[in-house]
Amino acid sequence: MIKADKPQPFSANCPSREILELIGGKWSLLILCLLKAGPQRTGSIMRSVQGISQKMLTQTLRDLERSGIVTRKSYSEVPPRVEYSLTPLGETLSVLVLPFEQWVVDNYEQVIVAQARFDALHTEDSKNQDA
Amino acid sequence: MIKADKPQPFSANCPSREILELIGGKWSLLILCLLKAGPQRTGSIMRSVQGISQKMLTQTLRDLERSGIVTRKSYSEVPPRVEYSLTPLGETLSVLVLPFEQWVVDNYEQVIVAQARFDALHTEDSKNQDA
DNA sequence: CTGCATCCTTTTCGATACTG
DNA sequence: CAGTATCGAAAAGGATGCAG
Repeated sequence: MIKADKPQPFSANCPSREILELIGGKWSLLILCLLKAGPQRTGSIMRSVQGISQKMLTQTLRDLERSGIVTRKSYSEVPPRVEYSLTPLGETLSVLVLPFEQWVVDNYEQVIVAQARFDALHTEDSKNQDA
Repeated sequence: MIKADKPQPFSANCPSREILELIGGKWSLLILCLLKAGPQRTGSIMRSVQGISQKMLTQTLRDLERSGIVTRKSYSEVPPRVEYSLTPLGETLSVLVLPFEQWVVDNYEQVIVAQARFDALHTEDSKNQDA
């Protein structure tokens, strides 16, 4: 019989992995933040989230919709109008982002300094003048 | 003169983008959580975080170290021993993860249900039996 | 306007081999 | 044990064209 490793909260099948991928996407959190302000049309989101392509926008929104985070409301009009908004579940998730946003505001500079310092230490130029 | 779009908090040069990439990585948050428990050796982390490769582990740790989130302590021994731990800055970040972890615990099932429901609606098999 | 499919480039990641 | 370098596979992402 196989002696399994002790099960741990970081196992490959841990649910957090999937959620992590869901909100860990490059754009998910950004869109989530944006939708906190209220329903938005596709084009509006695209203009707001600079640098996102239409493909990624649709893909990310679909993913969020699939997971019950956002709702897609399509109006049968011409020209077509589609509005995305947070579901109640999405709202509970979006509020968690607030402290994180604040953390970025509070500590961004510190991170930049740390990065610059690290880069300097690991640059060849600096190893001749350590005194 | 060019009429620029109104500046928004989602601009491409927003600092949150970098931080998002930093902690949005597939493994960053996992390692962050793990280190909350205290300093860990490289091999130990690798065994805990199932599925991570040595390359990704080193890479992620380096990134976190560079940004001042974790500390790398190397003991000059044979065989080599390296321990990683959270910096004070890293600790402030790691506590933000707690509500998120709780959210996953509380809402994971709901997400799964939503996904299953979405998939069912978008599967060809189900469009013949909508009644 | 919105969204999907296709092609193609860039990036990411894992496996392997090797150094200290 | 810890870390780096290299290679090739795989995935992500952007651009374009087309459909509803």
